[in-house]
Amino acid sequence: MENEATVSKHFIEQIIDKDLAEGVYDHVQTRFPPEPNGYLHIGHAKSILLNYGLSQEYGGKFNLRFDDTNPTKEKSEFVESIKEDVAWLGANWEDRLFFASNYFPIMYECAVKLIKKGKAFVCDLSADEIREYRGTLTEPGKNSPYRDRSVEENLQLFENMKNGMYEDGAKVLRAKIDMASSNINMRDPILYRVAHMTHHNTGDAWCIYPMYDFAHPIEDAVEHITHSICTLEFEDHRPLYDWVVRECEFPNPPKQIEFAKLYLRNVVTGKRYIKKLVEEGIVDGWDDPRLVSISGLRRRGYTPEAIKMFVDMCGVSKANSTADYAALEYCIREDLKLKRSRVMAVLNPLKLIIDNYPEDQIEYLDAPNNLENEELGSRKVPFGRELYIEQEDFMEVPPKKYFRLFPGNEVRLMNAYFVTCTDVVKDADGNVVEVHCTYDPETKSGSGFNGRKVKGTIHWVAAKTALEVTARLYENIIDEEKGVYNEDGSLNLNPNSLTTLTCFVEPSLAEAKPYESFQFVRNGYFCVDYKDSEPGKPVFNRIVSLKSSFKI
RNA sequence: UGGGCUAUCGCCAAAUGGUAAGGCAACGGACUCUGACUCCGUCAUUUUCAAGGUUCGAAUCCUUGUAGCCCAGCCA
Repeated sequence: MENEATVSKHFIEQIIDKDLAEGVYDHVQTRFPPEPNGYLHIGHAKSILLNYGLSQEYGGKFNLRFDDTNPTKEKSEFVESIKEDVAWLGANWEDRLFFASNYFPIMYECAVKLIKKGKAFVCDLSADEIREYRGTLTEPGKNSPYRDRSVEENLQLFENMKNGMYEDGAKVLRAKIDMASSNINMRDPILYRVAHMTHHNTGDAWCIYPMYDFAHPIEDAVEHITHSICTLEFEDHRPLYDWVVRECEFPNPPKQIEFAKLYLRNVVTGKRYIKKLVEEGIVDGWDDPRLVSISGLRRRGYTPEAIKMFVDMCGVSKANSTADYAALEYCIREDLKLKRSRVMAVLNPLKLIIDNYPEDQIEYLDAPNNLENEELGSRKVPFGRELYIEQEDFMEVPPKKYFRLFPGNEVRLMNAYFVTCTDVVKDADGNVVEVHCTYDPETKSGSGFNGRKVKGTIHWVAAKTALEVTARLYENIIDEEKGVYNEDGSLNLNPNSLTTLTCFVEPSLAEAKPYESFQFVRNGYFCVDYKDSEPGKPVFNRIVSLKSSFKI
């Protein structure tokens, strides 16, 4: 699909090319550095696949590193889910699974080094005072009264901090840069804070924890990361990133490159909103198929290949942008098209009776699994006198250009025979409850019959042998008309985001296993749910519907 | 109105001074044992946020504006 000649390189690749050409680096090493404080979603997939993809493209290495420098927000249960999602997406970190918390000793040494160089000091100001001293966006800050402590005193105080001699918040270690900088991140940023708290990885070994701005460049440097790729909101932090690696005197320091996050139209990615949906039971956990969490997409039936295709399609740039959900849907259809068997499933059944077909006869007809991919072979589908067809495939009074079944019209039953509608049976309210037909044995599929043609082909399931299953049709959980949020800031939920149907499928689907997916002819792609399915009774989630150009 | 970043089709996005790629969406049409798929066609020239300027030539350079996003956590 990728045509090397026409696909141009994005700006990050150009930077890497230049660095390699100029000998700035002799290798490429990237990393995905999540904080284990929640679940990954489609936006993270872009970062994961971008970082991993770049490492592969340049014959380099890719690290998975948990940026766990703040024990107040992190849990080891998130570590496991993140590892699972990253692995599922195909980003292979091999033996390079790291934790920032394992670098705490190195970071401590770096801090000591800065103190000795007179580049860092212990500050006794309270959080509120620090905020006041920092100034505002338009006014410069002013120096902390503790800024000029001696190196010896700072060394002693910092050691005391480490040894637990101070309460949380009593003291911090700060970089000594410039309180008048127009970049607020450079106004003597905090490097270390005191937090008496048990860390998921280091337990109670530490009571001081490094801040992101200090920790991250060190993490990258010790892992010999070359290109530290992050999102746009960190652009203002880059001068500080560079300051840290320079003042800590790391040879061949990494460089930070920023790109725009991936947003999807009418989709909720905000953690606090998703958390609320989960807590209020509006969705079935973080892996609800309506969410664009990696686990939700996986449960819905999305494939890593489709997500990769989508991310590639969106491109990499620095312009804030919002992709259409339709592009994601295109990718999953495109990926599944040749991979999945096409089976017949009737979502909204209507009984069809073939009056001239033998009463108790069941015959097994050949049905190719995928006409465009012979490797998928074929299966036998039972056929009988009584069938279920889709309600929308019959109309008593058809509109113009309706090619399906209506009184007097002949259509093909897919993989079976031509049938002609002869009669209908209605209930007391006038609803059609049975359609009667006659069939022509000459027209059997595969017989080579071409005596006459029909315009329509409809799918069906033999009533006697049909398997009754649950199918869930998912729509976007956000009302697309009104946008993501209401005026009061609450989410704008779509009341029809989930439809549960009892429907009929070919009996062979009783064998379907969790995560196995199929194309239900004309109804879309469906995947067996891993949570709610029981042996022999699969529950299907609709991954995506098929496009249709016919509107009744 | 301090600093940083961004602006090319409805949505993404290329073009690196040489005459506006591509994909999604949309719309026509052909084909079809899925109204799917596939295929073929249309879809930025008083054109690249605006207005000026430089140049034989500008989305690209200069000037002045405009709009949007990010930054004042002891979060990441």
